[in-house]
Amino acid sequence: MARMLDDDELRAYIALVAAGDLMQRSVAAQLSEHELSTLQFSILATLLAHPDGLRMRDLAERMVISRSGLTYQITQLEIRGFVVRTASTDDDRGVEVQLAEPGRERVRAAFPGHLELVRGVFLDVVEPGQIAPLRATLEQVVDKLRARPLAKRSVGGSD
Amino acid sequence: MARMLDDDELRAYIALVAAGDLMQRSVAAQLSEHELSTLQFSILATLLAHPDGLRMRDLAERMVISRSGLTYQITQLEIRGFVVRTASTDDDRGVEVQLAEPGRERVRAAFPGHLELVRGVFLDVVEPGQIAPLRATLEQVVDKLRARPLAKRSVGGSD
DNA sequence: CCTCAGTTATTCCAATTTGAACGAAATGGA
DNA sequence: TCCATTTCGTTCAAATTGGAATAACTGAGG
Repeated sequence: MARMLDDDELRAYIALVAAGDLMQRSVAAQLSEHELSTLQFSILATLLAHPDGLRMRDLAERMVISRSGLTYQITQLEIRGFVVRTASTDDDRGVEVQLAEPGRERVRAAFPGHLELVRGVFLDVVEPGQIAPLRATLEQVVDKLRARPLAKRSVGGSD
Repeated sequence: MARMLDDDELRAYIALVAAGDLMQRSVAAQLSEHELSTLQFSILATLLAHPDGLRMRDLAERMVISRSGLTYQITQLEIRGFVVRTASTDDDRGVEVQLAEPGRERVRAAFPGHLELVRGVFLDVVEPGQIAPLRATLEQVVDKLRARPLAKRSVGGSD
């Protein structure tokens, strides 16, 4: 089990992790000009697409972060007036989060530069014809990773 | 400036970030079985390839983390007996880090599972013939990102 | 030898993030 | 209805991370 990786394989793996990491950092640097972290930008952008608001639970799931982590971020965003918390109408435990006007303005202000960066470092680098196959490949990897219970090995665990 | 992204482009970008992030998390989960973070694993693996040890400064640069962050991690690893700090011979300010035997054993124990995971979620998912072009594309993106001064835009800065 | 700028590693502090624990509320079965 | 189980959002403690400040050291010139 676990044959050694050949050079292409190893480099492909390293490049994938590095590309994701560097992309993340570049985006973070760009968004910092608007005083937003990548997570905050994702939250605001998601809320922008959901004018009716989202439950904390659903938002945490979409962002793939813990609920406590979301509580922290929403608190920060609320302090800055970017979002508003509202009690759920049907479920008294629930909390709905909505984008407030300042938050809408902020995310709109950040979007153009964000797109420009993504285009400059990624889309314009890849041959136009390569985008679709690349996307397909990456999505396969994502699906595969999502299917995994995060590398938990209940079977045959040689723990 | 900043035309809108079409569907393939947007999905490719999202998939890249998601793939990198999920890969990172999966690797983290797998390595946690050996009580190592991905950063710690990278540090130990790097030291494994440098039997003579490395300067703190050089190691921080390779890991692409701050020096204070490296100080913290090396302290943790030293407490656990995985690495050893030694004063530089030529520069009294310098500190060399070397892999200790327990660290060597630990990283060796973690490697097979690591390779297996990478193979399972990434390399075996991608068509064999797609590996090389994928690697090439990703490396182009990495190069492009590395060349950037982290998205600093001195021009037009309305700060 | 002394001074001054530059470098190195560390310490300190603020910001994030997660998991566990918690209180409140919903849900299902007897 | 009553009680056990789940779910929801928050609070708390612990770990990690980067940036600023700091102490020690190097090298070049006086």
